[in-house]
Amino acid sequence: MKHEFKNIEQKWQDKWDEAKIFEAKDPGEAGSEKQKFFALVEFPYPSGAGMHVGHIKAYSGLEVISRKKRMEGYNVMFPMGFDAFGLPTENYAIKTGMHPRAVTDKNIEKFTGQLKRVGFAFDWSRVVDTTDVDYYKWTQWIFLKMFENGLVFRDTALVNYCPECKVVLSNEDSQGGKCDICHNDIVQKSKDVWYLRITEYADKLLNGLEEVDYLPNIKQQQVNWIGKSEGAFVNFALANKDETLRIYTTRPDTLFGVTFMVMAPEHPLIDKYASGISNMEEIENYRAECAKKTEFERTQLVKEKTGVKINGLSAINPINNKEIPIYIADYVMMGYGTGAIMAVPAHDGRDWEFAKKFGIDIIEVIKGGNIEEEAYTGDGEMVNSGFLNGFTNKKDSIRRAIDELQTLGVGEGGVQYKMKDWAFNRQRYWGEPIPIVHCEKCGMVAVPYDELPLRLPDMDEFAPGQGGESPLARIESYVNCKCPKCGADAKRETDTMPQWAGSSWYFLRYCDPHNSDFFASEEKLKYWMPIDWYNGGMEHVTRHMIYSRFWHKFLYDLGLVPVAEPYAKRTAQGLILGPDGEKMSKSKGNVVDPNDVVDEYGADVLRTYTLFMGDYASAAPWSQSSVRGCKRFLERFAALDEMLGEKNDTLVRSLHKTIKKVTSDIDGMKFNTAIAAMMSFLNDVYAVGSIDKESLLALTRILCPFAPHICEEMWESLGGNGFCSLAKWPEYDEALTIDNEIEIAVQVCGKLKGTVVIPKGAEEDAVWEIINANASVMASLDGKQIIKKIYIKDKIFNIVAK
RNA sequence: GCGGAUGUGGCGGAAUUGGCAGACGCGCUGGAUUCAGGUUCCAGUGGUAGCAAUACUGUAUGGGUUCAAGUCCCUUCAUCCGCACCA
Repeated sequence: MKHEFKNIEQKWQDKWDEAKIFEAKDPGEAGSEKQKFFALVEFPYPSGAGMHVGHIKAYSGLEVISRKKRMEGYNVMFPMGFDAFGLPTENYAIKTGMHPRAVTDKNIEKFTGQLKRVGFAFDWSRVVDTTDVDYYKWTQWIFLKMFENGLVFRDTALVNYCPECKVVLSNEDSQGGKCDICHNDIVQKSKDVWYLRITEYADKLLNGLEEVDYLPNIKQQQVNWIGKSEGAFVNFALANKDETLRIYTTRPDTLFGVTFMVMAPEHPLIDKYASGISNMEEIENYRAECAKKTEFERTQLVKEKTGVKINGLSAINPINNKEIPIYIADYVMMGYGTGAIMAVPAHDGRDWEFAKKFGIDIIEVIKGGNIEEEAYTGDGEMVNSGFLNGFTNKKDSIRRAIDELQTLGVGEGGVQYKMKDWAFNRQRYWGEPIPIVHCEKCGMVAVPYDELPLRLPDMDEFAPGQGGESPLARIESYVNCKCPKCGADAKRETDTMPQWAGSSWYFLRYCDPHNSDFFASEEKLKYWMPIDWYNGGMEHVTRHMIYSRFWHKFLYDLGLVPVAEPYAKRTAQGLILGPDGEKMSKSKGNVVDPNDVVDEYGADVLRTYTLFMGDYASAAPWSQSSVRGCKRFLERFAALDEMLGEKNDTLVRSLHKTIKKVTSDIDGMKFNTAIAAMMSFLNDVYAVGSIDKESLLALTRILCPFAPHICEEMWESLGGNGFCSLAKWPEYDEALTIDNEIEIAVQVCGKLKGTVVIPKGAEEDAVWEIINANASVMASLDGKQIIKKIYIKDKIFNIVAK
C-alpha cells in the first residue's frame, strides 16, 4: 500500500459522510437499543484565526475513545457545534465593516472545513450554533424561567468594567484584574446591571461534586471557587446607639481576644452616623483614596495596612461587654461577609499587622505561639476566655461559642461563600437579546414565552455607545414597545447576554437539535443524559463548568432534565506549547496551524502525533521532528500488506498483549503508551519479517481510532467487511498475553547480578537450581556466605550474602 | 499566604501491589543504499573508567523504613497552575 496518505483521506471522509456512519441513533431508531455513550468536547469559539493544533488535541482524546466505544458496540453520540456569540467576532466586524452574522458564518465554515479534514467522527447532523435564532430562542426561554423563579435581578453595584471592550464583566471574566477578552486592566464602576443568583445554588454546586467523576484538580478548583466557609454572625452593639454592627467570623471562639473592629470604607453605618463622628473629614479622605484603587490593587498588593480610627463610634463586645474602638480599613471588603469584622490581632495575621501599626492591644486567647512576634493561627488551649478556657479542640470551642451567642441572642452560626452572583450582561450587539421590557408602571416585565424568540435586530453600526450603552439602544423601533402586561408604552432592555449563556446548555440541544417545540424532548434527554464523558480545558473549570452546572441544576429543579448533574465524568487535556516551549500565541509567532500539518503529513499523522506527544493531561511542546516519527510509524504500518505471511506464534502473543494494552490505555486516556505499544508491535513484525492476515486485520482495527483513513485503506486492501470504523473491536486471549517462560532478575544484596529464564510459576528450589547454573551470579557469590534467599514468584530473586 | 500538582538521559516522555529505571519516539554516532541532499535500512546511544568482559554511579535535595525505593515516610529546594487582605 504505497501512496501518499493524504490522497486517500478525502476519499474516506466522503465515504463516511455518504454512509452517515457517525450519526447517533435516537431512541426508537434502529441501533438505539445498544447502550448509549454521550461523549462531549467543548465546542469552539469560531474565531477568524481558525483552529490551532490545541483544538485538535482537545478533540482527539474523546475522538479515539468514542470511536473505540462505537467499535465495541455502543450507540455513540459525539457532537460538535459552535459557541459563536461574542466580542472578538463583533470587534472584527466593526473593524472590517462586515456584519457579525457574515463573519460568524464564514468562520463556522472555516472551522467545519478544518475539522472535516482531520477526519473527526462527529455527528454532523446535530451541529449547534448558539447564534442561530432557533437555538437562542431557548437560551432566552431558560433565562425567562429563571426570571420567573426569582433568579434574575438587577442591582446597582460596583462592577468590573473593561474600558477597552466597554463591557461589564463577571468576576470569572476578570480574574487577576485583567479583562479576559482584551487583557487590559479592568476598573470598578458603579452600574445598574443584571445578575443571575448563582449563589442560591452554591450548596448544590458544591454537594453535587460528590456524585460526579471529575479529575481531582478540577473538583478542587470548583470547591475553592465556591469557597464555602462556616462560622458565625455576631451582632456588636454600638455604644450609646440603638444600632448593631453585624460581623462574620470563622472563629467565634476567639471573641475574648477582640480588641477592635474594622469596617470596609464603603460601610453604610458610617454615613448613617456621620454627624456624630468627629473626624469625618479624615474618613472621607481615606475613602476617596480607596475608591481610586481598583479592587485588584486593593487585594493584590501586599503592602502596609492602612486605616483610620472612627472617633465617635465604638462597639460593645457582647460576650464581655468591653467597649472597643472601630476603624475603617481597606483590607476589609464590602463584598464579603457583612463588610465588617471583629479583629483578633493575636490570632490573625492581618489584624496583628494592623494592631501593631496602630498600637492596639493584642490579647492571647489560644496558647501555643509567641504573639509578640507574630499572630498565632495554630491550635491550642483556650485562655483568657471565660467559659471557653481549657478547650483544646477547635471544633468544640467554636460550637460552644455559637451556643453561647445564641443563648445571649447576639449571634448565630452561619455560612459564607466566596462565589458571588453572576453579572449577566454585555452592552454589546453580538449576543442574545435579554427578553425583558421596562414599563414605568409594571417595572421589569418578561417578554411572553409565545413571543420568543426575541430576534436580534439587524443593524449596520455595532460599535458600543460612548456612554457604555448597548448599540441596540440606538434602534428606536426595537427599544420602543408596549408593556406585555398593561399595554402602555414601554422600553425594551437593550443589553445582551454574556457569551457564557449559550454554552450553558448546548449539550442538551445536541440530544434533540431540530426540535421546534421545546429545547429538547423529555424522551431524548432521558435517553442521552447525562454526558458520559466530557473533556475540555482547565480554563473553563471555574466558568463555563460552574455556569452550566448551575443552569442544569435549575432545569433539574423544574423537572425539565432527568439528571441533577450534567457531566458524569470530566477530564482535561494539557496545552500544546509552541516549539520554543512557550504558550502558543500569535504575537510570539509560534502557532502551529493544523492545516499545514495535514498538508505536509496528512490527518492521520497529525492525530497520532497530538496524542503521542506526551501525557494527555500535561502541557508539551510541539516538535516537528517528532511528527516525522509518527509519519514513519504509519508508513511502516501501511507497508504491512506487502509483508503477509504465515502465522508466527511469538508475534501472535505479542499482538494479544498489544491489544490488551491498547484497550486499557485508551480507557485511561493513556494514548501515548497505547501508540507506543503499537509501535513496539510493529517493530516485532519487522523483526520477524512478515505478518499473517488475521493479525494484521486486528492491528488495523486497534489503530483505526487514531489513524482511521490509513486503516480504512488497509482494511479495504485486505478485503475486510464494511468500514473498519464500524468493525468489531478485537478481543484478546488472556492466555496468550501470559508468557510460559519469563526472565527474572537475580540480585545479590539488592544489586543486579544477572537474569535467568524460568518457567512461569516455578518454585523457589527450581529457580535456585537454574541460578546455580548461572556463572556470573555464582561468581559474585564466591567466598560469601548466603544468609537469606528471597524469591518473589515470577518477579525477582534476591540473595542476601556476607 | 492558602489550595492543587510536578521534578526521571541532549529532548518529549515510560515504569501494576515497592521487585531488572530509561519502554516508545525524537535527536545524536557509525555503517549500507544514493551523483548529491532528502528518504529508507542496519547497529549503537544515561554518566564515568575500559579495546572488552566488566566495575562504579545514577530518578531535584538531605535523611529514614526495607532483602529491595523513581515508587512509602520525614526534610529542604525548584517549577507550574488555581485562589488570594475571604475575616
